[in-house]
Amino acid sequence: MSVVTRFAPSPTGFLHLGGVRTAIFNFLFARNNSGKLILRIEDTDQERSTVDSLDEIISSLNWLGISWDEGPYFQSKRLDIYRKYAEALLDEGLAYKCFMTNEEIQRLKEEASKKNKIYQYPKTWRNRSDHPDNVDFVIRFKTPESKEVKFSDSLRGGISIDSSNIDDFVILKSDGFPTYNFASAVDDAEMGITNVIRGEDHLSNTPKQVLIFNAINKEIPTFTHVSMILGKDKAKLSKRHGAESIKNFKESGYMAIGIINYLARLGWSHGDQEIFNLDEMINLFSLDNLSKSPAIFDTEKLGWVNASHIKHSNNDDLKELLKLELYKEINVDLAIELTKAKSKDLNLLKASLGFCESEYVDISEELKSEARENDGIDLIKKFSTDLDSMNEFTEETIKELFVTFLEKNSIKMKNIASPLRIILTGSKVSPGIYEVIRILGKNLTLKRLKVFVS
RNA sequence: GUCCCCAUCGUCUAGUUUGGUCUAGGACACCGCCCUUUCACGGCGAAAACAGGGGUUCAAAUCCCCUUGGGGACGCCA
Repeated sequence: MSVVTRFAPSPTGFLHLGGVRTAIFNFLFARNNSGKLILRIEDTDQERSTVDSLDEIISSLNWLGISWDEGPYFQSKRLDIYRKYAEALLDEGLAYKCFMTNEEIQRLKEEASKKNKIYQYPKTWRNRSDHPDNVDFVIRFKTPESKEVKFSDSLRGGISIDSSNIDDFVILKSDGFPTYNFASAVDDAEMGITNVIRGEDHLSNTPKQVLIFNAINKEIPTFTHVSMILGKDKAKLSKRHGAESIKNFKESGYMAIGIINYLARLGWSHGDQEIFNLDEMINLFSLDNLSKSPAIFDTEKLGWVNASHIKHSNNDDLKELLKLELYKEINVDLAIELTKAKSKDLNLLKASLGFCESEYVDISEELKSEARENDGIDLIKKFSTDLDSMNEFTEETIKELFVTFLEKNSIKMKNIASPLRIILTGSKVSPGIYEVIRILGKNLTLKRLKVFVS
């Protein structure tokens, strides 16, 4: 049987790290097995679902390069399907209508919390037939009183729970929308999902869904509950707790592949390998190499992974990503080549090439006077003359130029490098001075020196 | 409170399925040294873990049990 997985976000907020990682695992597993990935939007909460969230989720997935083969399907557009299943359960006596009002439930909840207990539906309407007319109702599942609910998880093995711990949970709300547990199970069955890969926080929902699968006579998919991503304080990463929109990571200069690599590696491993490109991940991915225990998100390591990907990216791709617009005389390819290895993120890479944006750079008065110290002007003049007389302009010859210049004038490297750096880049921090000169080229370098001296 | 899951360096992890090659390997971070024209990169090195207790066994990080610790879930949210 060929593999069908799904990513099923609810559009009630931005896409964050946890969601992305679930998407990645589903994506990698589907691709590894030449199966398909379905995107399903679980928008059954009419109050909280928003179009903005949906847009952001879709654009984040696109940016990350996580592609799907079917969908997006919207649960809000499949209401007949859920209703049909719910009515069938009603007919078979496996579900029942409950007329308890919200106020009543609210009261019970308060009562429970006063006693330091958790509210449980008292099964008031489980066996009643004195149904009122014209009153809102929900449909609840008639959970078997005492039965072992068993299912297996590819990571955790067989899991079994006594149904007495499960409420008569709502499957269809009074607005005609299904609840999560019902819609999810029905859709997984209807869509022929073979593998449900999701966060461990859903582990406790699974028995309910298994009950539904059984009740509607459908085959149970293979479950894989992936460990949680926790924040620095070891608490679950959530929207109000350290979880940022994936969009923020993009804006902070992270590459999509960097994020994917880091997140995939958080909970999945392949021996000692740390850096993977997308094809490698697809080829090597296996559910067997997932970790069972929760992982703490570490920005430092994400940064390192990201930097590593920048370093190994080809220059054309980076040029595209950075939308670099350098001064016309500058060789963009060379500029990127000489700077990408030392940049932790794309924003820093771009910033390090700030001195290449126009013909000249602005230099503060303070730095100007610093450049003039210790016979700076004099040295720069001499240096310009030597530079001007160069025939070949290569990595080697530039180095030679410096070596000879230092000897001839009996000075240290910093005596000339420091003023040069200031004059050529307008800053005390820059790429190596050889690199700066190579990037600017002979002409532009001479021009900047000349203007400064005069 | 009830139920479920988990447990190797500070962090991510390899090793656990098929006990022995593990005086536990790699990576990030930290610290030290080297390279060096700034910031970085890079190179080398150090420090750092099998939660505790019982079993089983000739032998346990690996199998079993208990304790402890951590996480998750208990909605007309998903």
